[in-house]
Amino acid sequence: MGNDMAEAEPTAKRRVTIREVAERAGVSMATVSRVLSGNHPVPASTRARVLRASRDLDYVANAHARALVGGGRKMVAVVLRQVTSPFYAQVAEGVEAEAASRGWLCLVGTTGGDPQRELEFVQLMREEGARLVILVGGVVEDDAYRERVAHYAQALDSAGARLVLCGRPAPDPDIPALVVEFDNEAGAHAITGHLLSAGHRGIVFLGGLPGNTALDARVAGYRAALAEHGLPPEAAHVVDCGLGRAAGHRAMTQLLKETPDFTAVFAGDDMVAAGALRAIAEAGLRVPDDISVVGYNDIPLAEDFNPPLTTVRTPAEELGRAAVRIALRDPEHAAGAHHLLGTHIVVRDSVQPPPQAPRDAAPDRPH
Amino acid sequence: MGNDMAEAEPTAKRRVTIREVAERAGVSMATVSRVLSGNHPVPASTRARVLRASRDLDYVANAHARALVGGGRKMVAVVLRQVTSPFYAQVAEGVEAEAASRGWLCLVGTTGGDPQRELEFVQLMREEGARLVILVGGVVEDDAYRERVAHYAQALDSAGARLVLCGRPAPDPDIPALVVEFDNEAGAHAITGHLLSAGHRGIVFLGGLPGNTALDARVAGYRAALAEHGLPPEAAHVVDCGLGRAAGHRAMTQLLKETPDFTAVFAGDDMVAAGALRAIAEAGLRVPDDISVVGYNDIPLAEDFNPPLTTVRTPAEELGRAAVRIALRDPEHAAGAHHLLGTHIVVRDSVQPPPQAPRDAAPDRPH
DNA sequence: GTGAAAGCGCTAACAA
DNA sequence: TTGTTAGCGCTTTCAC
Repeated sequence: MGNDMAEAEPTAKRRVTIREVAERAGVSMATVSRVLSGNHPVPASTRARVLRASRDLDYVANAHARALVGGGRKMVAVVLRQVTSPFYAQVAEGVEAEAASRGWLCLVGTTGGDPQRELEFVQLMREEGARLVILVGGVVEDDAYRERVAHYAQALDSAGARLVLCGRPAPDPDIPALVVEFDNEAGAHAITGHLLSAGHRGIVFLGGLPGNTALDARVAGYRAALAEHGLPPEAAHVVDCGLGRAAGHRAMTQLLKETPDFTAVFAGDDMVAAGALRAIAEAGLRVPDDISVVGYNDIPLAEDFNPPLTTVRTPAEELGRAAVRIALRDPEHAAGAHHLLGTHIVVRDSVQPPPQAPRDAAPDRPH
Repeated sequence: MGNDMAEAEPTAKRRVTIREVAERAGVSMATVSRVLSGNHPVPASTRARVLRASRDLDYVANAHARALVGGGRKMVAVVLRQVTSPFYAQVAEGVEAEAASRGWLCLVGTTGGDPQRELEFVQLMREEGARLVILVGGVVEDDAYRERVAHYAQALDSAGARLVLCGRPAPDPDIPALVVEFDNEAGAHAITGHLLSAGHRGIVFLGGLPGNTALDARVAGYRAALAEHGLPPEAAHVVDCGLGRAAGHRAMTQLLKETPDFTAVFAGDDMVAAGALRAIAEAGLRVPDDISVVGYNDIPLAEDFNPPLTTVRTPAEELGRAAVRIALRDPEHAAGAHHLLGTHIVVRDSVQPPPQAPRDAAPDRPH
């Protein structure tokens, strides 16, 4: 059916352009552009011919040429440490969903936690003309960070783009960046309270990462809750092992060997909790009978841990959605704004009152 | 230091162009282009001045303009159902890593399993000039699918781009597409054999998805293993509940109520296994004492299930890396090629010989 | 070594 | 209603 294209010389790896469509339809390029954009009145008959030609040739517009003259495609970029982290993946999904629902293209980049790659990616997004750049995840807030972010913000802003900091602080309230994050301190406070209410007094925080804003806030919430229950500052025991399943496993193994005087663990996030749970099981101890464990984030599989994990639910997808929604809703007003999203505890089976008798420091592992 | 920029008129939301850099450096645009591209000899003194100006102005090239005249940025696009699936996320991470290591930009798009969105995304990638498009994940192979993919392949190819099918079949070996996938049948065969060797004879496959190529292959491997052990075809019991944790939970709950005559479950993937494990626990039964369970994919958290899951390891990240490596390695030769990646069993604690006495159909749930 | 000029594919005035 | 024209920001001959 009408594929006289076969006669045409082999278009050796060249995209078909608007000019070819115009020729085939017997109209000018401008007319083709008009029917394709659909923002200009064109009689149905011409319109049909153009559409027909475009379809026959399987024409797709060159987005770059279009971007050059028009404003460019509406594009949002999310930058994460890694997509394989369940929490980050959910945030990305939220951004993607909200962006897609508005007809925006979403690009996700990963840095592996390397500031250099982050910088390169932001640079890339500037080149590509992203209108919205969302940086996700806690960071250590040092001078280098502050300088970097100030630069991003200024550069993006002067190009008419917007910067959103998701779960990380703005170095300065005057900077043209929007921050959206969870109330880490409140969440940590609440879950620590949950442990305290169950009767625990020896609670260790596993997964500190000094300088990291998200973790520092959780530690602060933890300390505050301890203090409120009348415990002395020394009651706080923070293990700075960082995040990740492996770190949690390693630190917990060590802790069990060296420090017998605790009955509960507050893991910095659910992945740390997973590692801790595993280490406890390997040591022949049971959760929650011997030790109670709580996590943070409520990743989708937290319910499948052994035992199902009591944790703090941080609606990650909503965080992503909120980031783009707020940034797009009120562009001018958004700059410099700070939005705190709430969290709540999800009670499952990993917490119980502490056992009566203290356990041995390093019990024999059943074989 | 040297920020006489402050004197310049406010560049009201306009990106700085190469012309401004040229003016500031007192050279022509061509010269700026040359030093920035670095592919043309330029005296060190001029070079320094240009670099200086470029830095002062915080210039970044307009990628669209560049793409228009040059070949455009090397960009690979991965298309997945969703990033929050641990398996897909790992594949994406592999693609991203391999692409980044070669200086390619990686864009990930999600479809939610909707062919329409898939089509739109591929179209978008054509517009953006992606040089490599990777479609990931099994599909139901119907006529619509075959037609769609044939179209993608032809369109991409005629624009000089490449199409990779990851874990899904090429509708026709002559099509200019590369397929890279795991040997699902072999993996399923092996793990079914593992269950059979443990003494199980009543093994149900949970998570069939008729028409889906990946699942069909696993079912085929399952049936083949059964047959090899001398079991009649009726011994196969496939529950077509589809994938996902929720589906697995629902189907398993139902199965426990209605069908008491099985001792092991082969879940279509680890998420289904998670749901099944949960359902079994809710029914007051124990794994592996009462029922053995195996999964598929070995997602990172499979080890943290209750009990740790015996499953088939499909190196997802390697799948992603292989896809780009193969596609980029031997462009001409790659078209039409079919690469099968191997898998292996990971033995953990969810399999044990079947119990002696048959269990009740629907034991009382402990409350 | 460096500048002038052409043109990538497209859209948006401006004419007709 | 439709065509002609002038760029968008950049790279790349081709002269000088």
